[in-house]
Amino acid sequence: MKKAKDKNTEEQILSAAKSIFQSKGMDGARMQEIADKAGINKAMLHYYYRSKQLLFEAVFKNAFSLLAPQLNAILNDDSSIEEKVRNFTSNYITFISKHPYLPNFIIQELNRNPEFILNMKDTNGFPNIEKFKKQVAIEIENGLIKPITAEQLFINIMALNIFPFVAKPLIMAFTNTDAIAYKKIMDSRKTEVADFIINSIKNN
Amino acid sequence: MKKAKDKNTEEQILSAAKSIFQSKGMDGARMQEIADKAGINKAMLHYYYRSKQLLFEAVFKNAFSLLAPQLNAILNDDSSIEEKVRNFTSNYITFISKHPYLPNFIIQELNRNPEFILNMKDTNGFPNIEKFKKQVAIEIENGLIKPITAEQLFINIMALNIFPFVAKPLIMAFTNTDAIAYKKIMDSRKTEVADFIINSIKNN
DNA sequence: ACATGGTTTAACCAAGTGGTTAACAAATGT
DNA sequence: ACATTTGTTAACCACTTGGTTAAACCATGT
Repeated sequence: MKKAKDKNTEEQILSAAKSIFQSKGMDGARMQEIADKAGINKAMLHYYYRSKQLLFEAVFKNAFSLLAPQLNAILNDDSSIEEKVRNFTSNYITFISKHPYLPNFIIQELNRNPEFILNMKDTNGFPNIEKFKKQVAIEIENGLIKPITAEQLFINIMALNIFPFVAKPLIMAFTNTDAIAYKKIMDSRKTEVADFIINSIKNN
Repeated sequence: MKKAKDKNTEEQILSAAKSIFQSKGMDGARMQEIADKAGINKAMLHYYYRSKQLLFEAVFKNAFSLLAPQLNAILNDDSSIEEKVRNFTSNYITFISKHPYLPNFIIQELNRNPEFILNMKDTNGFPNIEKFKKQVAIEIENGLIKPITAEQLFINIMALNIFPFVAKPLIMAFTNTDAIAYKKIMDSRKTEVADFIINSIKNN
């Protein structure tokens, strides 16, 4: 069972690397720690991934490939804006509870190295706003929603959904909430955020 | 002029440390790089600040002390919620343009070490939501705004204002905007974000 | 049985890392 | 004038870092 074993090790490495890189970042992560977590020799990391940088890139791309479909649900789905806002808000908050480090990891590493996203831009499935722009224009023309640019609306949707997870420690301190109370607040947001957005843009 | 010279060196160190720590984070920053930027010997860093950790804490507290008053403008000012939202949104975006690394730095380091904010919580001027909670309750009771918890409203205000700077590289990629176009979008937000929030919560 | 190929390991390495030291320079107090 | 304190430097140190190497291991094909 050469191939089975081999595949297993490679996956074990990636899984350990994910865990370490996503919680400590590129600079804070140590190859030795990843090896320990994977239960293998440090040399194996280099055998399978050549360098810290390449291992990191594998982890980053993997993380990004989880986030991208979520955003495409807003940008490329065919339902109405209202439906998309409601679905996304509900789904995203559930999604992130399973991957709590993900948004922070992506944002942090992209700020450390903004050019890095260019590598990813031509992979297919990369979120792009063009289709959403047309939809917003049409719904405004039809009087369904108030005038707003697609960019601003998209930023607002992202901000309201993602930020509470990214800034969790900060918000917890300001609002005097513990982990349990915070979880409840996030749960409420599954519907409240959608209402907040739709309240603001919908014509009545 | 011992004191003058001495003060000058200390400030030079702090200024260099700010620049390095805020762009590279605790883990990515190198003491040698900070010394070089300050134009002094590496040993001086330890002479004035003992350790990397303490120098970092000085930088962090300094950064936090810049951000806190901004948030207190929302939480503790006496004007109406609508006025506060309009003022904050306009002021904050201007403020952050002068300190672009600041929100990211604080958020990133707080996620790396969430207990760290506890040190800061009992310094006076630390943003606290209690007064704001009362104000929200009153304005709801008076029929000025629709029902919403103070926590949710506060999170929404922070999210809409801060997130676009934190996630800048990500948003730029998705919306196909360059630095100049992005700056323009941020400028529009000075009023648009306030309208967006008020539209959503105001009774009419 | 044996050669072959990929897999795994322990030991190693050069280049940094934060931090210290001891000597020197400059200012201050007396 | 001289001793003392404070500021500054170059050289150094122990330790960690990512990465390499050469030898061993082990499943397979012949």
